Amino acid sequence: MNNKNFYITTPIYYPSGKPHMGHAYSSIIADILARFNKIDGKSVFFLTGTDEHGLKIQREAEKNNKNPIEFCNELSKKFKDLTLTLNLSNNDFIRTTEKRHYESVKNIWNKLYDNGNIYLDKYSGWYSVSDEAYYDEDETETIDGNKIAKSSGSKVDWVEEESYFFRLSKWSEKLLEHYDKNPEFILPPSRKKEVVNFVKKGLKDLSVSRTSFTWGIKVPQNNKHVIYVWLDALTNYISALNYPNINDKLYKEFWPANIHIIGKDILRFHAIYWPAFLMAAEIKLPDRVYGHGWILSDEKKMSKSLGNILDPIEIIDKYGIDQLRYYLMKDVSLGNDGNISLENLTNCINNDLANNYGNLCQRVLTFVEKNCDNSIPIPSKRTVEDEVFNKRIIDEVDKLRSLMNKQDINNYIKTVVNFSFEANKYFNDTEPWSFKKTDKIRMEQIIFTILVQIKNISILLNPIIPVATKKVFKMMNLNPEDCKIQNINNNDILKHKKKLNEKNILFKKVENDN
RNA sequence: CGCGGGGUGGAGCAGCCUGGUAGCUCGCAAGGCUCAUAACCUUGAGGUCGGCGGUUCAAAUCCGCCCCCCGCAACCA
Repeated sequence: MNNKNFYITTPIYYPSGKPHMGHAYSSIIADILARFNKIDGKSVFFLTGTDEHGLKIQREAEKNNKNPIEFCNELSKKFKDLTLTLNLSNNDFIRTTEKRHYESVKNIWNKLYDNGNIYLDKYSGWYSVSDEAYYDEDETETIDGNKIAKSSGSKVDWVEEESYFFRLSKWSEKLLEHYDKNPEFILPPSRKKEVVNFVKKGLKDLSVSRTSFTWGIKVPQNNKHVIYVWLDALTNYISALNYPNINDKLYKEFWPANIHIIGKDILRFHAIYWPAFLMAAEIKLPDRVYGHGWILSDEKKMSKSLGNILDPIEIIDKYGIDQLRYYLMKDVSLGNDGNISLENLTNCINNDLANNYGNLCQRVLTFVEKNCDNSIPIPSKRTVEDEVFNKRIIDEVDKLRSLMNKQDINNYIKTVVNFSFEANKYFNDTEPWSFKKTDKIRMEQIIFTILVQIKNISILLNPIIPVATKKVFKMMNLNPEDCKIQNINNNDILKHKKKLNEKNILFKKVENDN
């Protein structure tokens, strides 16, 4: 692992239902960071995948009269299809039902077992069959002589189950030390506070096996048990790099990961269990875990009963993938929960994409077509105004890079969109149309200057809206390979006198028909 | 006193760590331009920054108390 390489992951998704907006959101964030690092010259490995074991899936499979793996093939495919729908640039798609993952998990299990971090004991508690969940004593109450769970009201029974445990408790201090020494291991800071306070209260050992179902990876020492969720699921992040073969090229180049993108709901597992497992297995820890907020609809979690579901696939069908990507990144503050609505989506598409960036491209390229022989003009003499205008972006590249390295996608977009405003203003103020007859040389200089700006804005927007920016490069007859951060300060990629390709409206406006 | 987040013009948010004329996008009003997707540019109206109190020359920003909303509270992706 060196700073030329960049490894980023999405959560490993549990495909018990169809993919929803939360999955799309996590994946889009990760994709944008992956794409940015790619155009910034890094070698990027971007992983996503599905976590396919467990009781829920076993039951569903039985209900559908399928064997679990057949059933998983179908479920997993929906998530794999989503990577295409979302236009993800992932290098791999891992499934926890794959052989490579089995080997990886068994290896890490054995390591933990052999070095005394896993032991056999009994797991006990108040179990609700209908909730499929254990409850603590204080989460239950007795009504009319029946013991019930407070939260659901369902009947609970005292159940004891043999289980293997991971000695999580003994890692508390080490974890706190790690958080302390690596202040950006958990981001955003508010999430870190939550985790630190939680760990400070002391950790209980973690049950890492089950005997109540069979759909999983068998415990090597005892085939009555299957390895339970987290030790199985989280390990995917190294399985995909061909762990346990630590001399493998992928593993050597990309572990430890630069960042795991996850939702705040699974923060604890990624910020506590995962580093503890890794420390216990003497594997290096990832650099960062970023727990983003939730996407809400009408201030609430989306649910069928509330009827406020915004389905990513439907939205993409109707509005387009770049539109959804841009909207989610622009309108939702990454670390916090964010409300989304169709109304805001259409506003965002119409204003930022259609009227601003889209129309900028349209007005300039049309101008080139009509007044510059449809080819990129030769610049002559730049005025101070031209110079200052172009330089603004060049001067901000370092700042933009550091925003992306902090996962501050909101401010990144804000800054870039501002360049688009400035470009429209420049075009207005310099009035190239007024030179059509009087000073063609000045006119061509203005057009060249703004083409440079469109090129640069498009490079910067490429990670967010890859389809549209690729179109712009095509329309300008630029080599798509040149869509790189380093070319922001390189105008040689704009070949003079080169004819533009056919152009189309980039973003159509949407009627607000809600 | 369990942990954490939030309460800022009509809407959605930033600013709070590192106090000093309250910022952005949308919406609204007026003007300009005409190259462009009735797009673009400029200007303006609109806020006692949840409440009370404290520190300070100065507080949205620091401290204390209170009110309201939302997550988490361990095996649930």
